[in-house]
Amino acid sequence: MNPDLWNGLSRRERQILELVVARGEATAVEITEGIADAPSHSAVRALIRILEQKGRLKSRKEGKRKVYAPSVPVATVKRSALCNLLGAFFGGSVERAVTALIDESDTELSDAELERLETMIREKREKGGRRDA
Amino acid sequence: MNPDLWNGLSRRERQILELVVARGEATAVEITEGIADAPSHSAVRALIRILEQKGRLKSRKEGKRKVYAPSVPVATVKRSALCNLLGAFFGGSVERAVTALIDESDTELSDAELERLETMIREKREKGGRRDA
DNA sequence: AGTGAAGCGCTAAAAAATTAACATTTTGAG
DNA sequence: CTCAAAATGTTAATTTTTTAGCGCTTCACT
Repeated sequence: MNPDLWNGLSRRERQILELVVARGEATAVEITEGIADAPSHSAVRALIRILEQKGRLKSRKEGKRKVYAPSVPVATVKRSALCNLLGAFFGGSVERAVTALIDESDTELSDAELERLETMIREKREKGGRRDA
Repeated sequence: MNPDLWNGLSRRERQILELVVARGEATAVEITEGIADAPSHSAVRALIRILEQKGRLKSRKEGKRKVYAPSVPVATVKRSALCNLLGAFFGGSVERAVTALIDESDTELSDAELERLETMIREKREKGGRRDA
């Protein structure tokens, strides 16, 4: 039901797609410069082309160069990645994952953030979650 | 500061470590059987050995066979994986990630779960988060 | 149009990952 | 003790990934 949109990619492929997803869109040069331990520019372009062939990136021409963007909706990719992690590490439990995120995160959350989260959850609950345990 | 405990692995390596992390520990046979599209048993064992060499799996002998377990604390691996995802998809924001998890998850959360989360966050907040935005 | 810079796609070689076959060790039963 | 079964370790070949080099196209400027 959930085709693996993330683990099906090779290391470099993921690295590149990750960057494009994070930025929303990017040119080949931006991608090369954005990757920490990037190989040659032409290697990066080769990967980009592979991702296009796999239907994971689309491109539009803008003047001389091409701008690449995820061809699968970002929200879908995110959900897929989250679900994978959930299955792998948290027994599929959203609760446990959220707990881990908030509790053991590197960066402490600010009061304001915690408050917004609290509100968000309360509203969600009042609007009606599942009734069963 | 956060050595990449997850993306540094190849596809199969991840697949195997994932399973071991999920179960806590597993024998070679269990791993082979647990992987959906598994290759030959001997291929799996080769991967296991690589993971041992990389210091990602440790083993103890139990009777005739060996039982493998993650050699890096599971909590650490989880945090590393979460941080990667955070950086890639949520601009490093825990808040956004939590929101996505709760909001757009495949499985609706139960009332009880939402309540527990709410309480957890409130306590965290009262104990004192950051003061700055 | 001519020219140079910047960009792209293609291809083939190099490196890494994946695989299966084979050899070795360990265990337990008779 | 000896043997067979089950498990592990090793190695070499195959496949996939990663890489750089090369030639063609496009654009901007004169």
